[in-house]
Amino acid sequence: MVLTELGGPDRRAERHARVRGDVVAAAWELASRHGLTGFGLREIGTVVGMRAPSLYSYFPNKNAIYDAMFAAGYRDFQAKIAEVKRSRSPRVSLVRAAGTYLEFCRADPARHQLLFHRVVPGFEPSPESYALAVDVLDGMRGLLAGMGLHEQRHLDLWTALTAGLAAQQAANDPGGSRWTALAEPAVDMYLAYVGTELT
Amino acid sequence: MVLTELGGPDRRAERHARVRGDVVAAAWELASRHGLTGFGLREIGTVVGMRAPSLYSYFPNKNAIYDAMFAAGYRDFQAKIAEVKRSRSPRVSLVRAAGTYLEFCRADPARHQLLFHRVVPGFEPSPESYALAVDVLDGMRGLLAGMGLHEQRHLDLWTALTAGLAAQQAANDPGGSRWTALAEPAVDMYLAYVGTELT
DNA sequence: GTCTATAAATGGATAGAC
DNA sequence: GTCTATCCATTTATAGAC
Repeated sequence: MVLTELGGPDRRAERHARVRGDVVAAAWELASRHGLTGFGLREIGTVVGMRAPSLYSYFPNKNAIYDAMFAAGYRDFQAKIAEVKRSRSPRVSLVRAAGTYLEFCRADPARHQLLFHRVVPGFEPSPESYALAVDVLDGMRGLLAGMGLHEQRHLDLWTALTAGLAAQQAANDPGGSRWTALAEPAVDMYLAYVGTELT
Repeated sequence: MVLTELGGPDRRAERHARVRGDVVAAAWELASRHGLTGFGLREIGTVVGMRAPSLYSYFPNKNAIYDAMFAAGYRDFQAKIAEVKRSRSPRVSLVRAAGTYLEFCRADPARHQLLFHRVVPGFEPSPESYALAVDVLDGMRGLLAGMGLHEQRHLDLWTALTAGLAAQQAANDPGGSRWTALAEPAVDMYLAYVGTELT
């Protein structure tokens, strides 16, 4: 098998995937420093040690890079969520989930914008990337279902509450903790309400 | 007084202000059609019947136009809020306030982004324009205070809740009503919680 | 105040040599 | 795959004639 003797197609695919990952990492770095739309292909190239046109060997256009950033961001988020310790107490579970989400958003405002808002003009995630976002939401849906909350409006009220804390924090107190500190009261408020709804 | 005979300085100032208003209106129209950063000075000029450089007789740069848009947006919002009918019932008052806010956000996503999020790279409202935003928030603070809610975290929890509904609506169901329809349950949840906090 | 002309930079993207 | 060179469109902003 000549093709696999020294550097077969698998090797090449491996390298290709590695460079793609480098490009995405570079793009995230630039996004967090200069804003989600504040960098160009030339700057990405500089970070990864390439000229801009070479990026077209890995991505067909800039939106494809945003799409890979979106996917990588949701994979990172899902990893963080997976790390959250389980608890039998709904209150503890929700406080941990909210805290993880809020810290994830606070840590990188640009990532918060790309993953959870519609801020890049002309960009929409591909179906494959969007499926990752759906997976994350399904995880949250499952967590609530485990507490006896099966209705969509219970899930929607929860996501609105946590998204609101993150959004207010990012917009009105970036870097601070004025709204993230309200995670526990917010969970208490939510649980008290959905508790009365269940009985 | 020669200066005021046919077209004095007051006339000139009046015209200047009118054209400035036309420019801002044109910019809002373009923002709602092509996104908050999806238009240039040439397009603004086309809408108002001017060439791009002529705009510099009215605004020193593009960010100054964003600033005027920001101010006009908050004036519109305050007008909507002022129209809200008063009620002795806290629940009715909050449902109306939330409904007005959510409808305002739903009606123009670009306006929602400029007024309530940080989405235009490099733009920060001037102190004068930001004061309008503070006024609006102070109005909300007064409404809550009239219900016996004087603590900042009560105000912050309220703004997070309503901002979250608006954000989720805009990001995940633009044009629909999946989250705006939750205004009443959200108010009930909020009031039940702050009620227990007060006793 | 408005215009033409243009600066000066940047953007994404392509052609073709190697 | 990577490069140089370049295209072509676009941006904000300025200079100077009228």
